Amino acid sequence: MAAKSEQTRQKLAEVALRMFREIGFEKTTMRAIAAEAGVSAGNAYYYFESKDSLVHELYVQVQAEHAERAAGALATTGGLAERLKAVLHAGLDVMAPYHRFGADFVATAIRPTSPVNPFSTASNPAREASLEIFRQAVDGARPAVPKKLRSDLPELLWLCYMGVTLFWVYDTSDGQQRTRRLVDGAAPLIARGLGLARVPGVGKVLDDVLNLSRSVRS
Amino acid sequence: MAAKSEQTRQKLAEVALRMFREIGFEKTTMRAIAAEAGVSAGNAYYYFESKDSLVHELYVQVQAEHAERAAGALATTGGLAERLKAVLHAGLDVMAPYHRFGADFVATAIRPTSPVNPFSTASNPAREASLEIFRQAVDGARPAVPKKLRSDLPELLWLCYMGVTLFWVYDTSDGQQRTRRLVDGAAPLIARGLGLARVPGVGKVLDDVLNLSRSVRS
DNA sequence: ACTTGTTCTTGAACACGTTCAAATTTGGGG
DNA sequence: CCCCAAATTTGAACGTGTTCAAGAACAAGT
Repeated sequence: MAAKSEQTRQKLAEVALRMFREIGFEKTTMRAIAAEAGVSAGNAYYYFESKDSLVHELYVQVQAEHAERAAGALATTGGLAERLKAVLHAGLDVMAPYHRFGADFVATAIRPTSPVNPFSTASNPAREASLEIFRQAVDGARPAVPKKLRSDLPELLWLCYMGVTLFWVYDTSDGQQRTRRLVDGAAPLIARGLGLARVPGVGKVLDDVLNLSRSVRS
Repeated sequence: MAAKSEQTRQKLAEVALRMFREIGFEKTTMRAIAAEAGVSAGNAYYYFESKDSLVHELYVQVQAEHAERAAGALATTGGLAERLKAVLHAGLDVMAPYHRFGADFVATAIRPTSPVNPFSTASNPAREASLEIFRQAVDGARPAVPKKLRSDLPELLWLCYMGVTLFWVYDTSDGQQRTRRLVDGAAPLIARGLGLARVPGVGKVLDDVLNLSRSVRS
């Protein structure tokens, strides 16, 4: 079976992710991963082109689990605030075991040249999956969000999610409860804020914000 | 004179900063810095405890120059939008020579354990100086900003500045003109948006936003 | 069974950031 | 001028991520 090779690859990924969780990024050396997986250090590079690639593996797995959990949570709630809370909390739940690793993860991910960078082509599928979660959260919301916002909102919320993640990385409170409170507080505020889009003066400013955000992305 | 030692220290910092600018972070090895400064590699560690410390040196210098330039630009403008633009553009001007180095800088700075981290105690003076710029920009604005915002706004604008910096790091357009356009577009929008604070419905939401932002910072 | 081409694996090597004991230089006090 | 303690400097060493030439295991055709 050709599965022998795939087995080694998975063993490496599994060992790496466990060590990231348990002893952190720096203490998890390539040599240690290889040893624990029962292969030579050089061999690990046959399967993963760099240590960062192993972090990418983690990123992909976390995104996948986030999508799964979020979908479940979205099935039962209707209001935008509740849907947003569900999605964000699901993300935090999935990341929780990796909190001690978070800072190194972000430091790696923020490099434009890294495969882990959420804007890199290597991360395209993972980012697309993540964006899709927010599209569902917005599209399925009752009452519906104002029309003119519907197309841009998912991407903006995804950006908020990146911001929340950043906040979470720095959050040293017990079980990152500060981040939980931030989510609980911010989600209804965002939902209420969107309702203001129909207030005449606000609508004008909002249009300009959306235009700017579009022009800046292109 | 005791300046001999200080001279070596400055030579190292000067060489390091120049190399960061000219050949980037990774190619600037500690051995190369030391060689160029005419000392041994080990000796560089007598003056700087790590390569990151040299990045911190850069951060401090950039902040200082930003403060200086911003103060000059603020002397001549009154409207909040213009003042904000002046401050942000001044920041971009100062950082410009280091753009190629930006990604590595941010990756270093984002680690909570790094001396370069803007929230670290080592960065306290630099951050305080930076915050002071935004305080001046807000306090001296005519027409004045709504009272209830005046105390929180500087910190929030400083956060925006961090965001702009992040955007700038990723901005590969010629001379980072996209970031320039973002600043030109966002500054008047923020100023206009603040005017909405007096609209009844908006004020309520805004109060909650401020409360949340306060509770989350404590 | 033997050959051949591919896939997988190894172990030694490299450059890097960093550490440290030892050597050297420096600056005062006798 | 000499000596000593402190400040400075060195060069070798360590562990890291990564590379690579060489070898081992494997699959398939004859």
